[in-house]
Amino acid sequence: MEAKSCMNEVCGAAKSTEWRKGWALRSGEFAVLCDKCGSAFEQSMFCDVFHSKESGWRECTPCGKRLHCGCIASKSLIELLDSGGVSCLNCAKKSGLDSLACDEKPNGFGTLKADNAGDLQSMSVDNHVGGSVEKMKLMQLGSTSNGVGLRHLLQFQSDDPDESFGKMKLEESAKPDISKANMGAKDIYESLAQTNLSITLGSSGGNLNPFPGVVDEKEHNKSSSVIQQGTRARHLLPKPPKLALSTGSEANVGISQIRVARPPAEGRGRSQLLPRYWPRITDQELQQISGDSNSTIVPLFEKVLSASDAGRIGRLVLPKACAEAYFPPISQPEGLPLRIQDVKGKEWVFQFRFWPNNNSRMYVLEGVTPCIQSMQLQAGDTVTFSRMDPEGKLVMGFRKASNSVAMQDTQPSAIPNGGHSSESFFSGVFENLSIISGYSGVLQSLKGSADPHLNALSKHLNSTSGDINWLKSEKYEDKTRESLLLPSMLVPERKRSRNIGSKSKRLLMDRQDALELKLTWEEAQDMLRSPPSVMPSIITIEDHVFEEYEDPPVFGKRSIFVVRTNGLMFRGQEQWTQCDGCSKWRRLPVDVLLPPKWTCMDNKWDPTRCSCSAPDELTPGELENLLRLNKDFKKRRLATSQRPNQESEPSGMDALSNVAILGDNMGDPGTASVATTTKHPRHRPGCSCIVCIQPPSGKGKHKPTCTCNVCMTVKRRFKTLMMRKKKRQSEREAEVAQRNQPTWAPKEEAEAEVDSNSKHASPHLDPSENEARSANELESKSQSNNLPNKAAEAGKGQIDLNCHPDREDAQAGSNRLSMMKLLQVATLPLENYLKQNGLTSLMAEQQTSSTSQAPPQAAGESEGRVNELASATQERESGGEEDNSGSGPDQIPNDPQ
DNA sequence: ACACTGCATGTAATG
DNA sequence: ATTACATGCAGTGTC
Repeated sequence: MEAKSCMNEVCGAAKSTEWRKGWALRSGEFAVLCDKCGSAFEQSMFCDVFHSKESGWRECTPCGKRLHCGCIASKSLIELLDSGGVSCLNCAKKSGLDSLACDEKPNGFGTLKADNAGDLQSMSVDNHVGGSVEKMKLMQLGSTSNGVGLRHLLQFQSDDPDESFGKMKLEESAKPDISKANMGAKDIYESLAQTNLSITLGSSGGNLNPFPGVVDEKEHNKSSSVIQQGTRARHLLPKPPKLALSTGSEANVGISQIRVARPPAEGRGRSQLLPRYWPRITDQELQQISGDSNSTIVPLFEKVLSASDAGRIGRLVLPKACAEAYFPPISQPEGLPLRIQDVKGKEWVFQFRFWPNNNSRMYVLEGVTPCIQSMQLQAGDTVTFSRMDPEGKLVMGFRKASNSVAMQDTQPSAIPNGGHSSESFFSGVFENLSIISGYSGVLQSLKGSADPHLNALSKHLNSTSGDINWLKSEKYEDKTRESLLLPSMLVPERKRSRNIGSKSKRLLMDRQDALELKLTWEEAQDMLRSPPSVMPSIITIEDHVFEEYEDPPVFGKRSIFVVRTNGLMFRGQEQWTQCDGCSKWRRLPVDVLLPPKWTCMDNKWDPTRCSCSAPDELTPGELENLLRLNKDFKKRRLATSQRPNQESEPSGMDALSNVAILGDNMGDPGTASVATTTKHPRHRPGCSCIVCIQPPSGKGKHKPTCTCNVCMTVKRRFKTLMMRKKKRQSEREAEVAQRNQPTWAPKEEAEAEVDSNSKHASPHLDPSENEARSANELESKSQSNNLPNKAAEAGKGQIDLNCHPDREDAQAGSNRLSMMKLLQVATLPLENYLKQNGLTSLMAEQQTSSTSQAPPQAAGESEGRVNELASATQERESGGEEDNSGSGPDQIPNDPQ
């Protein structure tokens, strides 16, 4: 090791004697501390050599908190401390300059354990000091505290782009005591992550302006510069919580295609960047960005575009943590213009701003539409932000989502791909995949591992796609790989969903054609087979017999089912599958469960087609028809499986109107069941709530003569409601007449006890109280309107509200509704209406007539009158607060209309 | 009528 | 429970 002086010019200590402490950062990187001056150097920035037998953490002397040493020694040492939130002895002594050195949360980064921090064995890195990229050599990481660990070799030679820019070479340690077979997957993740650390590191020590792209730098104060500068190339990362590795598919490429979720450089934001936003850029892509220049590309973050992001509004919502970490600080909502270069070299100016939101901020890039369009991006695609050092220029890349969708939703058998079975389909994909040399060794070793986890990892590494298209204008060579479809089964669920934006369910494909690609849970269940060659142990639990397997189930071969009909005649189901050997389609009994591998040889049900030499049973036309039939079959099945839900959710009126509104759509439950309306995400086609049955806002209302399903349903409902009200009113009159008999007083008291709401009917009420109550009743109009609905609910949603009221009465009788309450409720709207319209005389007349056993309201009252009443009721509907006394089984429900 | 802007809200993720 | 964020939507401006 060549001697090197401490970069603290005041100190100038020679490395050979004074440098000894290596501090492990959470990322697995190391910093060294000059024993003489206490200055710490972060390896990725300035330190060239580390040699330490210690690792872990130190306490900040002033505050006593455990901190990693992230101090970066340079001429601007002190300022840099500001950003890192780290401190060391000497830095702390200078803390008059910046107390932030100890501002880090206690143990905020204290997640690194000695065992994975490892010991730094040897390093030799010529680096960026002075701003020029020279030669950076490997570092060996490993856990040597117990003599067992993983050492990977990283080579990073930026001066030889053809060879190894960002070349990541993972090698098995030369130490004989380290065996890959003994490595857990976790070790590999860590080692890969650690190895990855050094790829993107490298920053100019001279560029103090990290935001040259900021057009208006008024807000770009010095501290922010310092902060950014100090944090530019530091990778403080948690362990990747999930496997975030993937391989590229580039053949004949001498650089790494490993798509690793690169824990990004730490920004000034303290909050950790969610792995979701970790940039997953292959080294090749990095190289493409940097081009021939000596610039170092530091991936910052990436984001999957939401519909809003990719929409015409032109606003790209930025993850808060990312915005605060990597973009210039803004204090005003207006923000500032930001220059961002795309991978073609074109420069865009976006407005980087924020909206106050819930005591927080929501950061957006405005004006991205032209850029998004030029990249031909859409929801689900990914944009990636990087920084080009030493210029500090922000670079925006992108990755199309074609693979992601496929990865999530591919259902091989549903893809008419010319007769490939799922297996052959995938193998076809794999044929197109190649593993780059530097990585294949690892894969190979993983494949060869006896550890099933490693094999799984190996599979995963093989399967995960890598199709980032950092389309430097002339570099479209990856285009073809974009269309590769990869087996969804081998991709971690979390990762897959993230690929198209798990945050937004709306991004998930719901269109019918997309549904075809989905492997539903039920279908997946159908494909499960007991593990081969394993006999289950039979156990009985509570009279249920279970087969207990040691091994997890395996997925059987996929087949397709169709239902043949002859006109309206059901002819039966068929099962078809493809031979894994010859890809010919064979018809099978419907009850057959296929093993994962199936060939014509296994076709014991059709001796004439138990050989691959036997002709295909299907012509291309028939196959097409088969697939179409299968599609129909799936639709029906989906409808069947979802019908119970549809029936159980809404009850009574809602269910009724659902049926009415669905109308023709019932024939296509697949779409009806999944798509939400635009009015409210919770509402779905068929929802009959007041919101959903209205026409789209601003587009005009339905005409009175409209006979659409919605309008007809509403009319039916209203008619039924009013008829019922009339009926009940007449019953109420009869009841009141009975109460006017000699037993009047005691009965009334009894009622008052039972039903406080009925007080209003009492002639004893104080007028003022009555008035107040009337106001209350006005508000409780919803009670009356609720009647049909709740009655329906009481009937468990089985009441046909469109049936004749007479029939309903029989049902209502079984609903144990208080007759008085019904009467009261039925009366309310009319009273309210009369009162509201100043027709108190009529109201008095009505009351009089009620108490004097006058005939009830004419049953033949015109529809217009009824509608008038109803509309008056509706108009007052807003703000109705239901009287709690009406709750419970007897609660009077609310008609949505 | 349409586009734009800024805020509010609901939902999902996270702590 | 809190936070982040996707998106709806009302208010405003512009054609």
